[in-house]
Amino acid sequence: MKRSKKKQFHEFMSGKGLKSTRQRDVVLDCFLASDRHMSTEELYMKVRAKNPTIGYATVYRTLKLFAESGIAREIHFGDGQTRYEHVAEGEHHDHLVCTRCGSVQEFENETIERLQQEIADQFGFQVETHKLELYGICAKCRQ
Amino acid sequence: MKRSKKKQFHEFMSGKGLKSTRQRDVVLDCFLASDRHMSTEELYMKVRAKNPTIGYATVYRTLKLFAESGIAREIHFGDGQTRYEHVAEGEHHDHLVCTRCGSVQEFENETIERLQQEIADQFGFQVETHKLELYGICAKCRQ
DNA sequence: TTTACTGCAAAATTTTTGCATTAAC
DNA sequence: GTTAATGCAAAAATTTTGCAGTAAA
Repeated sequence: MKRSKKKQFHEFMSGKGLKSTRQRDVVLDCFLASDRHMSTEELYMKVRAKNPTIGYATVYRTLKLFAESGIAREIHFGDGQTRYEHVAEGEHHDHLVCTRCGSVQEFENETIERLQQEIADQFGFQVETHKLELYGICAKCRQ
Repeated sequence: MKRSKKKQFHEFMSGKGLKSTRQRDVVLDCFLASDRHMSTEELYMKVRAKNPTIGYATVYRTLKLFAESGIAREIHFGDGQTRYEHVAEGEHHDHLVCTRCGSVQEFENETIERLQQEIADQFGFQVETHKLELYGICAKCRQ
């Protein structure tokens, strides 16, 4: 699982004639070891803990590469922080975002995915990705 | 339609002991006259066209009031621009966002709404709002 | 006349960029 | 050896804030 994303990223890099570096490996390890929805700042903190000489710019640039390579996707939960989430090929999940404690629960639903496709077809629209987020109060916060 | 949002906003303002000002009315008029998904900058430009002395800070502050009063909602399409869309009470719509030309088509689907509710119930989650966006290529861009 | 609002400029955030140096290939 | 990547600091870009003056209520 982790191995394959690492491989996917390295293949993307060499395919593009880009270089694998110590810094990028540290960022990749931190990203893969992380919770699925980490803000750029949180990731930067983890990276610094492993190697304090790595700069913010490198983290930003590396995350963009992750997105290009397909192992990550940028997401916004509306709190002003850009986050990146893991992408597993062929899989898509949506989110229940608690507006009280900030926790994020993922879910998948085939029927919704199919309905989305139908709607898009009605409009002659070709879907590339989608985003479905439900905001509210999670079970824990409701007691 | 427009009258009622104006009324809704003014009632919210007086209810909170806040003041109606010339500037806020200009921003409100520009917002109501606008396309449904206007970025803060686009709105600021329209406001300036009507009254060049109005500052950016006033537009930002006024948009936040619109959101609080319930006539507008902040949305992010992932292009780094904060946008505000009109909110009609009781109604919710989702979006087909063209990643090529940037156009946004709205849609509504009862079945999806119901499924979302069911999923939330399964998790003991109490939904307040939701966001569903399909990204891809619109009919026009596909020819 | 009291209280909130405005406009400006400064500050705070978040992200990007230029460039000399360093490290992969 | 070439070419790309790094780290820093500066620059952009976006949003917020402090404050003295102004305008609603």
